[in-house]
Amino acid sequence: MPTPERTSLDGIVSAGRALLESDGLDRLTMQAVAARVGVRAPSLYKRVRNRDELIGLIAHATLRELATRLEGAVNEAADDPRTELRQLAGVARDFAHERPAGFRLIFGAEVRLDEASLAASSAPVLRVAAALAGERDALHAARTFTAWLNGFVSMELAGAFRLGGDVEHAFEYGVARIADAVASPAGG
Amino acid sequence: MPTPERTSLDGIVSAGRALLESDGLDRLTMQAVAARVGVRAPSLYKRVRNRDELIGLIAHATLRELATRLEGAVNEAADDPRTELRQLAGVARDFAHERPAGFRLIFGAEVRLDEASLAASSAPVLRVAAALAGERDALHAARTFTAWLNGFVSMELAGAFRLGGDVEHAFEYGVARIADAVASPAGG
DNA sequence: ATGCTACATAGCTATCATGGCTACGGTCAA
DNA sequence: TTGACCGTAGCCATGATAGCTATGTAGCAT
Repeated sequence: MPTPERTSLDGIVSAGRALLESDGLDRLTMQAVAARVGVRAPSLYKRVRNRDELIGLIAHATLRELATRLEGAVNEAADDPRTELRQLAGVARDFAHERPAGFRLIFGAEVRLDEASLAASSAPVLRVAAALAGERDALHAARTFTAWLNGFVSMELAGAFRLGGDVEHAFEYGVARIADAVASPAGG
Repeated sequence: MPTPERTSLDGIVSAGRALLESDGLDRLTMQAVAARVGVRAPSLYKRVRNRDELIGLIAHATLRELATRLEGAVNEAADDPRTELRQLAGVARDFAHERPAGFRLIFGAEVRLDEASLAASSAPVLRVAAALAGERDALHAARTFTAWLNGFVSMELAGAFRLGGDVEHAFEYGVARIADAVASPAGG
């Protein structure tokens, strides 16, 4: 091997994720990432095709982490589907508060996520939805829940809840009502 | 009055909105807007502080148009709150399909919308929510509905519904379930 | 009333700074 | 010697500013 490497793809993506949260997407410049990694900007292009690809990798890594946490949430919860749904919602919301920029990146439209990661992150939701609404309506129920959750958190992050009222309470209200709405007598 | 004006703030914002939809936010450059208006880029700075302010004005104008359409939807519908809710959802979704980039701009986090426009666009939803859920839960109900709607449409625009199933049907299912979930025996 | 001057403002050219990206050469371990 | 790694130099696009030119109106002098 010639001259030892001073960085790695993982290091670059990690630096990018940190920078995304601390400075925002538009400050996520190749120079800033390179500086954080201890290298000059052009050197990044040995590992990453361009800025868009780097952003895609960051989104991908973030989505995988979310998927892992969602799996964990379902495993921790009791077997009651309503409780599991609440857990899923809470974990996703906590994640969004912890990494708001990353969350926006995932659910925004600027990045096209690959099918596999999408399926992986949907799996736990689909399972709970099936338990709650029955197999037949599982996909619709999962979509209704995911849409609500995503919308709620997006609006919260965007500061769109400025008409008063308690946001925590609105969240609890929302989960409970969605669970009720989606539950079938047969399922949950 | 000195040299006749070749443009106006309205003209600039309109050109910006058109460009946003046809070319996307990142192609919305000051030069592109100026060219469309028939002027050079620096001249725009006589009317607009900078690109961010222009984007804010575009978001604002788009939100006002959405608010107007939502009002219209409620007026057209019968007096049944469920029907009104369905109308609101449909109008918003149609709007999002017609102006996807504008819709993302509104519900994304890159622009801070002013309180007044926010309230104006929320008003019809709040009214229907009150009719459906009762005054006490109106705000919570409106937030649950808005969150679901926003999330559903955002995901649709982002192409996140790739796990099969009929999206139209999922939408109908969603509105119906949200209406059920939010309706109180007293209210709707 | 007519003609000239002063001024206010729209828009332009020129220019700078920043950031993405490429080409190419130096350096260092094997 | 060789080959991968990384840096310097540099190109291009874009946001933004400075200062100039052009234009037309208001107002004054005749």
